[in-house]
Amino acid sequence: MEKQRRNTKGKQLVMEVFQHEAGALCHADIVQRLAGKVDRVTVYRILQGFFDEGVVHKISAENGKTYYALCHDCSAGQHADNHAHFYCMGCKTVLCLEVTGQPPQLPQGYSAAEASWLISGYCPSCNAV
Amino acid sequence: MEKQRRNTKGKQLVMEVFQHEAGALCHADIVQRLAGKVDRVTVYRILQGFFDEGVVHKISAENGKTYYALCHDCSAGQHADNHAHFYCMGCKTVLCLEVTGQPPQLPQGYSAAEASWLISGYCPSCNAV
DNA sequence: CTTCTTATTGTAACTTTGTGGCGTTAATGA
DNA sequence: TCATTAACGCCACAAAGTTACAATAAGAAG
Repeated sequence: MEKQRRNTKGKQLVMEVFQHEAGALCHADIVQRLAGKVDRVTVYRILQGFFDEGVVHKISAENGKTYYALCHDCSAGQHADNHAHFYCMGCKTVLCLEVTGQPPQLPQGYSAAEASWLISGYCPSCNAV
Repeated sequence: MEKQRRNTKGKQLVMEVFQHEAGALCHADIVQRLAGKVDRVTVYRILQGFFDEGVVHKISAENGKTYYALCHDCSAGQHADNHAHFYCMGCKTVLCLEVTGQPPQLPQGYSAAEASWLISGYCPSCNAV
């Protein structure tokens, strides 16, 4: 049977951080923004929980860090495929772009659970420099 | 001016490992395969060097590890875009697939250095179980 | 072949990222 | 209000990756 979920202070705080931010955030970003209000380990668990519930995307960026971003066009448990994650090599930020595009056909025997573009480059502010 | 590159024993050994392997490898894979012949830190530096030269791709997989794979259809400094990285959630291996597909159009002001699909799912052997 | 320069290596110490165990706290349903 | 147990904080630990520095060895020059 399903394990029940509780709406705790920690989850609310982490969710607020996401809602006040346009782009994706990594674990360290969130911990810093919460300024000691929620334990480091708890934040890991909350993020994993959000991911399991399908509330956030998980993005492994080029810098080896894992970023998280709120899902907007995804139904629970099923992430949308027409999705691109942009990593700015200048300011090391990640953001989600809604794009159209069919994921490629996989060879025989392969099955896909999730597919997304990963694009790295420079964002407008870093390009301007 | 350009910093010169030297062709060392370590680089040769790491390159041989890549050439004997079909898929992508992470740092730990390589160190293990070299069985103490090259130091852990040196392997990090060699991989970073290969990446800077455009000899290998860098792939951040879902498990938080960074994988490396030889570039085949990429010219120096310019990676090919028609590329997909497949991560098997079963055996935790990564491989490159040659696929066709236009990367999405980016919003105004953004510039892309590299674009690739990141697909996670199950490979034929893990699907068969 | 010897010498010089400096890119590269190995070693150690350290930072960052992420996980597991455990006793305590508090969110929910009765 | 009380009982259940999901979730929390804290600790220790594992793995990934970086930095500093002295020693080594490519490659170029003589």
